[in-house]
Formats: sequence, C-alpha cells, structure tokens
Amino acid sequence: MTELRKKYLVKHGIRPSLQRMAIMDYLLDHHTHPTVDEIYTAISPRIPTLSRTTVYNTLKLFVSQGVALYISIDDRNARFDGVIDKHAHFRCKDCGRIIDIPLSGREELFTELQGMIVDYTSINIKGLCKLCAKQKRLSQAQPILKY
Amino acid sequence: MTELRKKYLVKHGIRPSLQRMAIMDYLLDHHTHPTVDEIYTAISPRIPTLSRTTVYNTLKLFVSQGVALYISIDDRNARFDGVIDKHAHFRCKDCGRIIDIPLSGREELFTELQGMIVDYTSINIKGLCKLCAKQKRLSQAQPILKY
DNA sequence: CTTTGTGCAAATTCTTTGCACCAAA
DNA sequence: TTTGGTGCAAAGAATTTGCACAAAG
Repeated sequence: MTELRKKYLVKHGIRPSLQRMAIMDYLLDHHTHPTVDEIYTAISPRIPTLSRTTVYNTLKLFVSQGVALYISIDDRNARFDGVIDKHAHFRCKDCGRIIDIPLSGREELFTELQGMIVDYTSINIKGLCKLCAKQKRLSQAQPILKY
Repeated sequence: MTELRKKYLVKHGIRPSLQRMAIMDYLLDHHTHPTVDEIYTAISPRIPTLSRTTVYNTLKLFVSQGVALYISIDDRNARFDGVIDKHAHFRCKDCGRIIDIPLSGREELFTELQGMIVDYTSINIKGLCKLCAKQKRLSQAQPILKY
C-alpha cells in the first residue's frame, strides 16, 4: 500500500518523503478537493512538525509533476485534486461542497484550437447540488408561516 | 453615448455614478479581462479621488446585477469581463493574455444536471496563444547555436 | 560532503471592513 | 433629511520568500 504510493511518486520524479506521501495519501483518500489548510490541519497531528510551507511546496511540486490538479473554483482558497483524469467540478453555493462531474466524452473539447496549443481545460460549474436543491424545493412547498 | 451607458446601468438597477460609468466604460472598451488594479490604474488619472475600494465595490455590484462576470482563470488576481454572453477563456502561459473563445453552441452544456440547479458554467483553457506558439515554433526551427 | 527538503518567521499581496464624509433622491 | 456612494486607513487572509537546519543520496 505504502509501497504502491511510493512507487507512484517516484514514477513521476518525486522523492517520496514522509510529508509528500502523507499529502498524496490525503489527496487520494479524500476526494473533497481540499485547501492547503484542510490538508495541513488533517495531517498535522500525525506529523507534528509539519508546516504550511511544506504543504504549499509539495502541492506546487505535485501540480508541476502532473500528479495533482489546481482547482480555482473557490474564490477564497486554492484547492487541489489528486484525481487527474478529465472531469468537471461543480461547486454548490449553499453547502460549498465541490463535486466531481464526469465528462461523457463529447465535452472534452478544446484539445485543439486553430494555432493555439492547449495544455489543459477546466470546466467549473456553479449552482445548487442535489441535496441543497431538494431542501430548497421542500422549504418552498411548505413555507414557514410568519405571523 | 454616455446616455446609452447610463441607461444600461439603470436598466440593471444600478445608479449611474461617475465612478460606475467609468468602470463600465473601461470594461466595455477593453476586452482584456482586467484586474481591479488595472482598472484602478487606468481610470485613476481621470478621477483622481478614486479608490480601490470603490473599484472593488463596483465590480461586486456589477457581478451581482449580472452586468459583469468574475473570471478566475488567473491564480493571482480576480479578473472581470463586461462581455456577458457565453464564451470560454483562454489564458496564455507565456504572454499572460486572456483571450475570448467563442462557443459554437454544442459546448453550452451543463445547463441541466440531474437534480442539480446550474447557475453558471465557466470554461477555462490554458496553453500557448497563436502568437506565442508561433514564436516557439520559430525558435525551435532555427535554434540559437551555442559554442 | 553535496544536494535536496523542511519549517519557522517575516514579508508580500490581494481583498475586506469600519467608519466618516459627501451626494443624490 | 434620509438613503446610498465614496474613499481612507486599518485589518484580515492566503500565499511567498529568505534563511538555517536536517536529511538523504
């Protein structure tokens, strides 16, 4: 398990330090598109000497080596994704969750644009997620009476 | 001209102050997806008392009233667009320019996602623009000799 | 022993907030 | 004369930088 993850990093030219493994583990175990702070807070107890700087450094390295994606759907913080296959991101304006939206193939456009060289296309969708949309529908169907 | 712009703001529930008109003018005259600072720097000479706070306030108002778009393709700064019809944005990693990419219709997906309510979809593309791609091709074709 | 990684503290940058003054309805 | 707009200065938050020490090849 740990060996597998180690190999994964090495394969992408990343020396597998304790911190880097822990951060990669976190990304691959939690598909929540975490912020730097979320990662730091989660891992900190296990690696008490960990610093935010290292988390920043590591994520920057991961992105440059192509094992993580930088997601800019949240205006406040940078978010990161260890799942690197093509998919869109949906951000719910009520609960704030960021949900993966699979691309069915037809949407994988813009790999070529006359004369331009496309590296990467990101699709960000904003609105209400299923749960929040449902709650809204319910609260509208049975409005709270105001006296 | 000024009357037209005034009417445009009023139509969208925005009181047309000098500052707001100037900022909307700037957005509609420069399709460069400017940052707050770029707008501030450009307009400041004509309105010497202008503050960055007002630019922030105004852009937030514009976005909430639907006359401007918030663009998060640039990791460093918020960028804004006065052109509100659907199009994608391309950011060149060399020159940094942000270029509009028209959507041919087929790409205007994600207006409905089973159960979710979609407000807005943004498509951000990164790579090399035509000019920078050309320059790169040329420099590779005629490499500088090193002695 | 030389290169690379980590982590602290300070600095920087972008954005927001609180508040007083000004302007328009 | 009340509501809304502007702008200064300060605060806040996220990220970067400089540097010294630690670890690994």
